[in-house]
Amino acid sequence: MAKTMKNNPAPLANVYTELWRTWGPQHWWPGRTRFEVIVGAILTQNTAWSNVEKAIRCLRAARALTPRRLHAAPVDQVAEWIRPAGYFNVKARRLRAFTTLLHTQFNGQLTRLFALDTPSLRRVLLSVNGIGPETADSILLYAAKRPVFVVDAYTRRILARHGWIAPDADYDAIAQLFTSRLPADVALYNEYHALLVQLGKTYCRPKPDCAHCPLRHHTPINNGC
DNA sequence: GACCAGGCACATC
DNA sequence: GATGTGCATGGT
Repeated sequence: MAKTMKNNPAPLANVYTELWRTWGPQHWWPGRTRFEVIVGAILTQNTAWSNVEKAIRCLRAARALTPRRLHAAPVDQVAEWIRPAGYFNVKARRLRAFTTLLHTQFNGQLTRLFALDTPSLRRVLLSVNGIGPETADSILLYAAKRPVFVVDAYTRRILARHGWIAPDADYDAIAQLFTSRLPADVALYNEYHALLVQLGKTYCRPKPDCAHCPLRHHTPINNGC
């Protein structure tokens, strides 16, 4: 708590309304299947989504976008398929780590993995090498449809610049900021996170464009944002 | 040519 | 526990 809230309680419901008024629905997560959402969540780590799309198209062209087929492919081959997404050797191993978990503990079936309750599912996901808090929560929210809030670099940057959190605030504390003030609603968390990314991409890059930010009249602002 | 992107693990201190 | 570093492509 002490490390998250610096100033006022963030009017998070009002912020959401403002973002929704500005951009409307974001239609996240852009994936055809639950497995594709999971693959995208790993591939988008520190990577622009446009590059991830190319990698996913390659996987689809190779007919490798199923747990069984991705697991059966040599890791080096997977790395070649996902090359456009960057960090391809690392991410190929991470995809393999996930499909290995799925096959060794859940008979290769997402349905069995997703039968776990949310805390257990999050623990299992976090036990996979290469799946950290944001990737796990993206999978929970966008693939498993659980009401968990995804905290990414944009979320942290936006909140820090508005003085609602310290720049080094703890991941889970930031997530709790949202979940404690908003109803546990999958559709709401889905749109909110996507809208924060849209806000971040448009106005809250490392070099911000605060003059046109939709929140400029709306919230306390720090650090020149 | 520099900067940035929907992170994470690991080494080092 | 905190901080630094490697991983890599592609758009602006």
